[in-house]
Amino acid sequence: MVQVKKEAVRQRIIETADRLFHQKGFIATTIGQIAKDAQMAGSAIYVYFPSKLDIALAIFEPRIIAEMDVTEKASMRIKDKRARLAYILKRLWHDIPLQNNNYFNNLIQALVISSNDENYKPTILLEIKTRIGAMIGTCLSPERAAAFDIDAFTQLAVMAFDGFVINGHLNPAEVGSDRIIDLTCSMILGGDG
Amino acid sequence: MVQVKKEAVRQRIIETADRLFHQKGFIATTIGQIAKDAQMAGSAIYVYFPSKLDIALAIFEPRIIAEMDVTEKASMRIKDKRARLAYILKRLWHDIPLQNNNYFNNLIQALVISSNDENYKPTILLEIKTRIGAMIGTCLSPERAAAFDIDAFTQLAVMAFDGFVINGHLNPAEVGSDRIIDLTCSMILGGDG
DNA sequence: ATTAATAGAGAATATGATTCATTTTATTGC
DNA sequence: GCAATAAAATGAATCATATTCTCTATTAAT
Repeated sequence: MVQVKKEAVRQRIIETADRLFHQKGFIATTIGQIAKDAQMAGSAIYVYFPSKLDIALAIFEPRIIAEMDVTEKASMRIKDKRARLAYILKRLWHDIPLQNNNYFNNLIQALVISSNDENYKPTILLEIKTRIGAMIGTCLSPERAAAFDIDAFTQLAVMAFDGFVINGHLNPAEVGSDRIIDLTCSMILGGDG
Repeated sequence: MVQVKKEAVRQRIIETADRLFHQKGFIATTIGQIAKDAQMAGSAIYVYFPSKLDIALAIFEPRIIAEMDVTEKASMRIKDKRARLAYILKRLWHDIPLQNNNYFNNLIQALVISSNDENYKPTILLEIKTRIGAMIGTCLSPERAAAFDIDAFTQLAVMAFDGFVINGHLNPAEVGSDRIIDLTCSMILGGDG
């Protein structure tokens, strides 16, 4: 005996916010604008999402998981291990950070701004780390894998990912450059750098 | 024949803002609070600084340079090259990011928030990169230095620095852990990882 | 002492996220 | 079909806050 939330409305909010975040960034996008473009009152947004941050998370979390899926699938088709490793690192340090007008910077914006008051613990980075670690593992020979601290390297790789995402708009040429990828592959695989 | 800005007032603003940023973070600190604690009107702050971001920059830029100075001086006293490299990386990836309650996260907050509209090009990261690169260079043998792409690695190291600063409050135990430092030293110096 | 430029104050202004009171709508039991 | 009702949706507040505006007080040079 009640009215019910409509998935279509939720989708409209998400799609509109996504487009606006993409165009102007998370901070510059206002709830009012999202509402206007989605043809509803600003207050109605709050029926579907408790805060602007939550809209961003609803958009970016699945998207980053999808990027991991793509990366994983494509990497598995590359037989040469060094080439595979290079591909994975290029995805993480170059393609994804520069993708779509520095898209994921919006997620960082959202997290940094909200990190003050909110008690949100991002599970995203953990998820990324786990998956990247597994992918890198497939690129090492068993002997190398035994000697190499994959976890530690992965932690470093994910931190660098954050850095590249943040700096994506400043210095695109240096974001995950081929020199960095080459160097890192050599370091990981133990060939001389 | 005019009244003149007082350096003492400027200092009071900076010191007050610094304390508040330290306690509550850049975002949570308001101009009103800074003004109140510094015993002046909020509008008077704008006689000395054009924006809140500029206050943050006035505080953090010299401070991060000072950290570089300290790191450089101390590292030069370490004769063993691997130990020196480990020290430098630990400073960059652990000590500085975790320092003073994740102090430099305020700078990242300020930059991320302002990066939208402002046209400020952070020269800080460039400066850090240059200096860290030089320091790392002193840790390599001439042969290694010739074969190793120090610039590329330094770029990566600074990106990871950003990541560690951002994530400093989430997972302090993993910020620049000894495992990461050890691993990286081995990778750079060419010992097996 | 006078003057003129500027520091500094307090009151606006502007903007934007979030909340509140009210109305509308969709669902369910009759 | 029709009432009852709970929740969606609305538009008008509210609450912060950075920044600007207008006016007054100060102060350094003449």
